[in-house]
Amino acid sequence: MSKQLPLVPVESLCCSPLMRQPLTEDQSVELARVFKALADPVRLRLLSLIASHAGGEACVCDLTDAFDLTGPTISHHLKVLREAGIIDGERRGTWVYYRVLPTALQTLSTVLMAPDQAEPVTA
Amino acid sequence: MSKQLPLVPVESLCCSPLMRQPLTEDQSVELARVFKALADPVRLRLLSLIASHAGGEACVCDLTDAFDLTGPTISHHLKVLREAGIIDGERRGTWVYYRVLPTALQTLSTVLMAPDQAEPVTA
DNA sequence: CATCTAGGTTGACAGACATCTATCTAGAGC
DNA sequence: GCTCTAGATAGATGTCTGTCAACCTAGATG
Repeated sequence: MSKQLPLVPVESLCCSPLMRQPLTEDQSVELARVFKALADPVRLRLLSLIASHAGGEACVCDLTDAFDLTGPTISHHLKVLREAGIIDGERRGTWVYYRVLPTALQTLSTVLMAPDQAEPVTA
Repeated sequence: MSKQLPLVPVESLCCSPLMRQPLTEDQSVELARVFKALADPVRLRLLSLIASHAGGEACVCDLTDAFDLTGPTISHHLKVLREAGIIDGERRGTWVYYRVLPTALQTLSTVLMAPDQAEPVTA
């Protein structure tokens, strides 16, 4: 599994959070991609269920009952999160377990910080 | 001006960032609303132009030239950001100046932090 | 092998959304 | 008042997206 697009490069944004310097077109497209993955209530709830689950991961079978949606819809949402680099999945026999990949969320958290909060990363 | 929807309530999320505890349906809808406002490259670039502009605010006339889009499209995007509580506008004569309202972005930044980074707010 | 469960993919469809044209509103200057 | 510029709104249109039904794939079991 683990078929996902490249993660948001932290290095290209570390010293220029969006509040300090205008984003380039490429940066904005890349950031918007991840924000878009988070811009749905179901996906946010899936993400929070996965992240807060015991052991830091959750089987799809643990997730589906919390929603009044069909399996294909849950699968679709998980795929969106996966391709945005936010979660990763691992098959264990019949079951598939998902966990959160912290990098993309961390990047977003950093770019959203006020300029005096964001810590410049010294190379 | 200043016609916007209620801001994201920080208090309801401060001690339960999305990675610590499953979001409620209401919380997820509210968060998704703000993420959706940020889920567009043009809006992200507008936001970063405003935030990084001298004096922490920018006139619409300072923004439009950076895009190959018509005025109504820029107005529409600014309206989306405004209604999400991310920016606020002020008319000064013929001109309209926009600035960033930090609260919504700060909330997003906090909920996206890893559990050990998020500082619990003591009431 | 056949059968089962878990989970993913495909395609249709209704609703949401970015964009533009046309128009309107707000303010300034004469 | 009229005219101008700046910026917002309304409506049409093409594109995108959440959802489901139908179907497929991955593994386990007998």
